[in-house]
Amino acid sequence: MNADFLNDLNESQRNAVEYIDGPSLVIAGAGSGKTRVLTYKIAFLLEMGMKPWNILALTFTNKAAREMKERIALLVGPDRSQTLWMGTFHSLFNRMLRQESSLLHFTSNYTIYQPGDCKSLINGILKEMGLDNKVYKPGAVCGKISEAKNALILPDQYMADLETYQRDNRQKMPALGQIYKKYVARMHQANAMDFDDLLLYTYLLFEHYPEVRHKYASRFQYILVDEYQDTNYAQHEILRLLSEGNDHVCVVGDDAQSIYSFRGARIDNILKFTQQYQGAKLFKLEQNYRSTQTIVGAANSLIAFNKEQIKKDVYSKNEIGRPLVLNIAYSDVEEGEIVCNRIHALHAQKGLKYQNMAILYRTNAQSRIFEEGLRKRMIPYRIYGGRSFYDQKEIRDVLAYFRLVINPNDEEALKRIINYPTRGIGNTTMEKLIHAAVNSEVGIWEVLKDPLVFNVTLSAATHKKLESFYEMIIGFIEKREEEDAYQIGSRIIKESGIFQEAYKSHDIESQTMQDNLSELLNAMNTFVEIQKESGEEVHALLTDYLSEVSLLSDVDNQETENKDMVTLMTVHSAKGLEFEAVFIVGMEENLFPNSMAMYSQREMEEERRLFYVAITRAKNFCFLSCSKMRFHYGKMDFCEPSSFLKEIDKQYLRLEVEREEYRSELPHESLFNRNKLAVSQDLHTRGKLHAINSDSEVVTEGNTLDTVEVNGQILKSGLTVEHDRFGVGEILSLEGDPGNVKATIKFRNSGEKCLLLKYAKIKLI
DNA sequence: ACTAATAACATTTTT
DNA sequence: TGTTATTAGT
Repeated sequence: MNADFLNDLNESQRNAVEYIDGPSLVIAGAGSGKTRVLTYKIAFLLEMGMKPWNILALTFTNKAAREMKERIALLVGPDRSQTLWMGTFHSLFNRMLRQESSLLHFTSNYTIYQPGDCKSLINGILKEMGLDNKVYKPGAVCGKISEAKNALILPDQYMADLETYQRDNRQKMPALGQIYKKYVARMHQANAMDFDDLLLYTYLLFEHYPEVRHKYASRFQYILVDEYQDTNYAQHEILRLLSEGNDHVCVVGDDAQSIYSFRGARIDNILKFTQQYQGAKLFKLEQNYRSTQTIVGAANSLIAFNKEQIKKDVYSKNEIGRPLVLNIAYSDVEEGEIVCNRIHALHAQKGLKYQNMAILYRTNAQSRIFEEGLRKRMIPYRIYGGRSFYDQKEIRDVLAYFRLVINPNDEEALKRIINYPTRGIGNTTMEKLIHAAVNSEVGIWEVLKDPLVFNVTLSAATHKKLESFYEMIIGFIEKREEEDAYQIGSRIIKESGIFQEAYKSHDIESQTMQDNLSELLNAMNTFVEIQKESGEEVHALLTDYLSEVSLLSDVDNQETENKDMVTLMTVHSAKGLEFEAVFIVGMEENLFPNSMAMYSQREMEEERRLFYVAITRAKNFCFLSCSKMRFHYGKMDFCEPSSFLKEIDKQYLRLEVEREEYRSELPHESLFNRNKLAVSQDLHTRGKLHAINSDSEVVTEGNTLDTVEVNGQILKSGLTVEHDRFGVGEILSLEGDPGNVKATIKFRNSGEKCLLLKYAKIKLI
């Protein structure tokens, strides 16, 4: 055996790696080398003679799996690492379900419904049942169903439960059980599964078919689970069914980083692991190798406010490092300016690469302002989440064609495209078809095949249109096993008329549509190429492509090339990542912590853990910021600093005042006395802006200028100007270098502001 | 059946 | 603010 690599580990890591005789729980503090333990443990198992296909390793994202495989390959070679069963619960059990689908009365080419499809299906069911979709909000209904599925509660059981019924009744939604039941039936008829079904049906398969369970339980002799704190009840039960009897299970996680309870994650899974797995060994990794002592200290002081947690003492032996810095901006736009300026400064003055910096926010909607700020400065950035490529209209339309071709029972796909591009099949016709389908308890596709059989009354013209649509799809279906994904993909785009639709006009809209279409085809082409390279003479079929695409997450989608770009993402998607410098923005009450969490202790603790995750992403620099006001649905809202800020031990936090005039303008009293937010230095004893910030701030020398020319306008002190947001005001002074001029302007209604003329839209009047 | 115009509504986080 | 659902007009 060659396991010299174990010498790379510290003692507690090594202990966790070497224990393979029974169940174990590894509590891994932030930055303590969790991934290292997992990869080394798998390598160790392989060196001990275990076969790669006997190991099941479950990760939180596909990207995490990919990276872990690469690291294992370095330890034991690519051959063995390649054949490991490693991936997310969803993707691995999806693979398995496609093999075993007939037992569950699905075919192997079932569609995976996206949340949008689920909502639309719910909408249809509501209409059918004559329920008001203002009372039964489709999103909320989906949430309830998802919750039930994650707790492994089936419709009949749901309806039989009195407590559940009473709760639903109180929420004015007594029919939820009925809707759930119908939903399951319709999903089945459509040969479709949603995300939760991938877990639920896996559980049911193992529960009802002992021989299937045994097959997989004996194949997987050792099971490892990463990010165990974010698993839900269904995942917990799947794990139990697969490991019962041998208990060779190792789960790794950190209860302080549990941030997915809204998705059904049960923190109890990790808190009670040692009770559920008798004789389980507990290992704790407490040394943080990632961050400075200050960052670890700040994070510890924050998380101490949470009640329920496993006791641990995370520490760092790295440098003490610099304090966290808090900036308070006047507006959301200014917060963007401050952050982007500092990113620029860190890059220009400290030589920090853009790829080592990240802006983390609570909600996707916050990204736009930072995007604009970075664009103006020509700073390259990459944004994750929000509306991704696959969420765009034309892409979803094309994917709907693909889905229908793979699975003609996919009704959401059918409804989406039967009249796109427009071919004269309108609402009335669709209503008729749906009505006939529901009445005869068959799918719409069946009705479409021969409407007359189902007594649908149609004009001859409409009949003709339906027929030619049907024939077109049949034509594609005939080719789907014959051509590879790229070939049939381009065929569908052309023959369906989508291509024509995109090229019929020359405005910007159709330009982006054209770009998106060719990008999609490109992606399909590379998919086919990669499949070909991996050896098999098997075609990369459209069905393979679809299956892959439906389970991709935004983080998975990231290009592997290391481009030098600033990362923008939600705190949630930053889990597991690390950066030299992290900017945590929007630190305001009702935003972070989010207003939805305000009235529940449990959710507040989750928000706090989320903030903990955000802070611990930083290796060296952590910048916090908030704004006094912010645009919200087109209205300006006033904000207060987050209550979490005052939970950070004051010795680790420094308040930085961006602009001199804020000294008088900011309600320091209310901020720092009434809220008892600690400030490490006395604001009033500090010098001018550039003196305070000289170590990490853009240093703007205060050369006073008399006149400046900007965009052909000659500006000087005393002149009156107009600004988009702030209104009319008088220039008080101008300073800076030509081309980078700051103007102090006293606005009539918005007070005194200091603006960079390079960016501010100012009109002389 | 399609288009344009207006009203309503929404943002928490994601496999 | 930006998107989506509904409505009225062609």
